[in-house]
Order: sequence, then structure tokens, then C-alpha cells
Amino acid sequence: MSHDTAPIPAANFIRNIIDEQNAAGKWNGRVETRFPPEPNGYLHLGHAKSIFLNFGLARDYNGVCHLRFDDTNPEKESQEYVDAITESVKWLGFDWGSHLYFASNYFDTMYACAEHLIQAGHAYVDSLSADEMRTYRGTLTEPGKDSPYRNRSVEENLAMFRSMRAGEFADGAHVLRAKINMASPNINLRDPAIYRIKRAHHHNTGDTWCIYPMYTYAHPIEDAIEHITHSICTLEFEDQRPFYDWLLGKLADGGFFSRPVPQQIEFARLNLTYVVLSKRKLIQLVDEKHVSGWDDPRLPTLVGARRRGYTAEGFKRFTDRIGVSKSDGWIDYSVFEECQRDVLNDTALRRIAVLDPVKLIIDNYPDGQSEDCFAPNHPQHPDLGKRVVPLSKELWIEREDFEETPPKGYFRLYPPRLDASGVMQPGNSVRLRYGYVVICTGCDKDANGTLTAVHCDYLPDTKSGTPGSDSVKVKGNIHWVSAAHACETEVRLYDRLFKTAQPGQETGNFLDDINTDSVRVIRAQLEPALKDALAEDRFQFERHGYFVADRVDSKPGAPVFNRAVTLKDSWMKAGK
RNA sequence: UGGGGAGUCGCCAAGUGGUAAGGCAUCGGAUUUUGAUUCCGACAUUCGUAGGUUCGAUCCCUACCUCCCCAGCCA
Repeated sequence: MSHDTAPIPAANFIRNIIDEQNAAGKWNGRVETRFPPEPNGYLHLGHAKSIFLNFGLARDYNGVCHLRFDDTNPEKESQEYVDAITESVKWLGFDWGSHLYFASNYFDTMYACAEHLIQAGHAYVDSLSADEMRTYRGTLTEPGKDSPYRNRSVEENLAMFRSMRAGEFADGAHVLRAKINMASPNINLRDPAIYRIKRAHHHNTGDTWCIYPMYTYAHPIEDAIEHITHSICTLEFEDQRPFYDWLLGKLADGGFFSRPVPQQIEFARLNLTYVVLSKRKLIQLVDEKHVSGWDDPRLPTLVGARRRGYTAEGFKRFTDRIGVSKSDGWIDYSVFEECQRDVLNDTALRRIAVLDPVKLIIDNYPDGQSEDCFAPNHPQHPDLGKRVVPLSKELWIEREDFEETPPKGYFRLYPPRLDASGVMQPGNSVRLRYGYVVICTGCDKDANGTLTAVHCDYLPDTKSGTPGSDSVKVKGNIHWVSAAHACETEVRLYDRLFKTAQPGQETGNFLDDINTDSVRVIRAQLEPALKDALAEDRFQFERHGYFVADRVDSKPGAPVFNRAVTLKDSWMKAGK
């Protein structure tokens, strides 16, 4: 695991529960959790919170965390999702060892438990239609009524349930229900359905079964079979807990499981601004081709995040930062980005890339000459060494590093100009990072008035790394690449997929808030060292942000870069 | 207004009878060959509201307010 060096985690209510139980000896110090996705879609940032919670608890308490596929509804599930989920959890840095499980492998036990429930008078076969069942269930304010089939004999229930399993009834003809209380103020206790007839091919059990257990019923049993101590889920399952306890209580009474049985604990799911995390919406974005696929770098899926260049370590930092509680709030997407910056800043090698190139011509530099400059791979880690960047007469610089009429406070390149009293002042001086100080002398424009080149002179005694090179003080430092040595490649500049914090909140349709400018594909001029970048290599492009060589489209010697996140920019931010 | 949850700084989040941790953001200032990073400093007399109990309440009691979840043969 790559997160072993974690500091002592902050207190949260779940840790408090565990600590108290440990003190009381409830589980003999054992902590066993599970991450139980349904393989019906790709994992996203919300799942990451749950993954770090469950695996993190196991790690910190010397326990284990299972990866369990909750595959009780064959219609929606597939092996494709199983594979993608498995890979994403690994990518986040977690190892479940031998604890990989499928709920569908417990179908026999679940079935046996159901027969026991019938025999003990705690379950019955109901023959109401789905519509009728809804009517009988009552409403939030009115109690439900007993189904006319509620008092079938044990013998009849058992026979019918066995016939259900044997495939003697049509889909939907009957369901098995827990017999609890149709008048319960908690609707989940009004005889919930626990088995339905459904002829569907299951990715794991094939056509062995034509009846499948419901989540409500299956999940507690899965937990009990695996000796889970703390079954952690999100808040919307809170009302389900009484049934969880009821079921496991009955099954423990029946000798199926020993006490203490697993305990369900609920926490607040992640709400993140500027993204959608609902499976339905994610599927829609993919199906309707608003994005290129599940791994589109703009998607909050884990596969998308990976392609985007985000790091697993950044996810850890994020989950640590947002904490765990029962109050549901909104986390701003910038918090996530900041966490990614934190780790990328520390780990990414620095490189130079000019994203919006314009020529800078050093008029007093000899034609045809070039020389080596040396740039540190990381300013805070000198041990990472330096690389060579060649300099010559014609360079590429950023278009925005020159302003013919600079705004107040601008300290990059601008040409000579008249001051307030009509006196001609020289152009501005800046340092070419790792090279010379240059002074701006003018610029060329085409017939449309578009800038085509910037001119300057260099100061030969100011080369970085030479004695006295810093005798000339300048405020601005701009990056550059030698035009003759540059390598041109595709770079994708990603922005948020949605332009509002809570997509769809205003109009009711999240698609209305899609940012139509969420990706810009450009040709950039990169320093030569970048040509050999390998897929998934991450760099800081100086003064721009963090970029990754796309793991799908990069070829040896021909990387394609994705921007993960920009650098903070207090100049732009000040509205300049 | 049936049931279940939650309300502590702009955003997260500890604390739960002894007088409000921390992080993020923000704002100052220092360092800086990234307008980045780093550093240093500031940042809740107040804990949804109103009462009550107490020497003392964010913490206990009462009432109220706001928000979230539940009426799938989904998970």
C-alpha cells in the first residue's frame, strides 16, 4: 500500500465508535470493513471517499478491508464493470489481499436463510402485483394494510418459494417478503420484499438462478458471512438499519450467524461542486457523447481522473482534508484541485512548455549560434539534478508575456514608450529563465495588427549561473524554448465540464449547464527533454500547471499532454 | 408536522458540563530566477433560534426554525 506513512488520522465519529468498542472488548480488537460496489458502472470521486474510509480504517486498526461486488441485480451488472472497479481500487493504492468477494457466491446461503425465515414464520410469499403492493404499503402518513396472502401457512410458503426457485412462475408473479409490520412508521419495515423472480443472465452465476435477493436482504447476510465488524454505508441507508438488525437478529437466533453480528454505520456521502456524481447522469454523459467515454479526463470517474493526471496520493490528501461526519455539505471542487496541486508540486519534475507561442527574436544574438542553459528539475529538490535547455537567437515565448500597452503592475515584456511627461522610456527587462536578461526593443505586427514577433536585446553578462549574473535585477521571469530545438505536440487544456456549482439546479436539467468550452486542444512548443516523456509521466510546465502524458494517446517519442490542473495565479485572479 | 438524520468561522471539522482544536479559503508581511512553492502573522466573547436547569451550557431539558433521506419486485 502506498499510503502507509499516513500521520495519525483525525478523530471522527466512526473512529470514536471503534475506540469505544475496543475499550469494551466488543470485537476483541478486530476491525473488518468492506468496500461493496455494485458492478453496474464506473467508480467516481464519491466512491473514493468510501474507499479511503473503509481501507483506511482497516489499515489504521490493523484490520482488513474486503473488496466485495454487490451483484444481486443481474440486469445491470457486467464483468466490464468488475474489471474497471478492480483496477481503480488498485490504482488508488489499496490491496484487499485474498479478500475479493462476490455477493452472488453467497446465493446458496441466502436461499437457505430465506427458507429458515419462512419456517420460523418471518417471511411469506406474496402474490400481489407490484402496483398492488405499492397501494397496500400505505404512505408516509398512513399505515399500510396486510396483504391477503400474508397469512399463508408455512407449508404453502415453503412450497411456493421452492417453486419460485424452480422456475415455475413467471417473472414478477410472486415475491418473498419479510413479515414484520405493515403499520410501521418506518416504511422499510412494512414487509419489505426480499426475493424477486427475474430471469436474467448473471455475470457470475450464469443461469443458475431465476430468483434473486434484494439488496436490503442480501447485504446484511454478506456482511455476516464475511464477519464484517463495521458495515459502513451512506446516510440514505439509515432507515434501513432497523431491518438490517432485525434480519441478522433472526438469523443469529436461527444459528446461521454468531453474535455480535455486524453493525451498520452511516456517513455523509460526498457532494462536490461543478461535477455530477450520480450514476444515471454519468451514463447519460457517456451515452449521449457529451464526453469521449468513461475515461474522459473531464469526468469525475476514477478512470477519468487518472487520465487527467490526478494522483492517488492527491485523493488521499483530499479525503483526509474533508473528513468524515454525518452532516451533508458541499465541498468546492477547488479543494480537490488544491490537494492535487499539493502533491504534484512536491513530486512533478519541472519542464518548459510554451502553450500559445509567439516568436521572441534576440536581435543582438549571433545568427546560427546556440548554447546550453541548465534548468533544475525541481527547485525544492536539487538532488533531482538539472537538464540542458538550448538557447538560440529565435525563441518561442507566451503571447501573454508581452503587452504593447501593459496594464498597471504588469512586469513582463513591453516595448519602449512615452512616459507621462512625454519622455521616451526604454522597454522592459525580464529574465529568460535559466538564461539571460533581455530588454524589449519592439515588436512586429501583420496587416491585421496581430502580433507576429517580439524583439529584444540580451545582456551577455547576465547568464544564469555565471558570476555576477544577477547584477541586473528584474522583476519578471519568463519561460521560453528555442524555436530551432523545440518539439511541437498536442496538448489538451481541460476545464470544468460544468459551468455552475450545482449542475441543473436552476433549470432542472444538468445538461443545460455543460461548459461548451471544457477542452481546448492546442499545438504547443515544448523543450526537447519532453519528447521522450512516457505515458503517465507527470510534469509541472513552469508557470502553467501540472500536465500528464496521456496514457491512451501518447506514443513512444510522441507524447500527448493533458492538463490536470493549473498553478495558482494571483495575478490573473486579481483580474489583470 | 409519519419515521429517520443533520445544524460549531466563507468551506470542511474536533470538542459534548468548566469557559471554542485543526485544516482549507481569505487578508497582511518575509523569502523566491515559476505573479508558483515555502515561511511568519491575523482570522468564532461564540456554537440554528427562544426559553429553562446549573456557580457555570456548544454540551443537559423544553419548544420552535432550517436542510437532507424514506412510499423500487434498484442499490
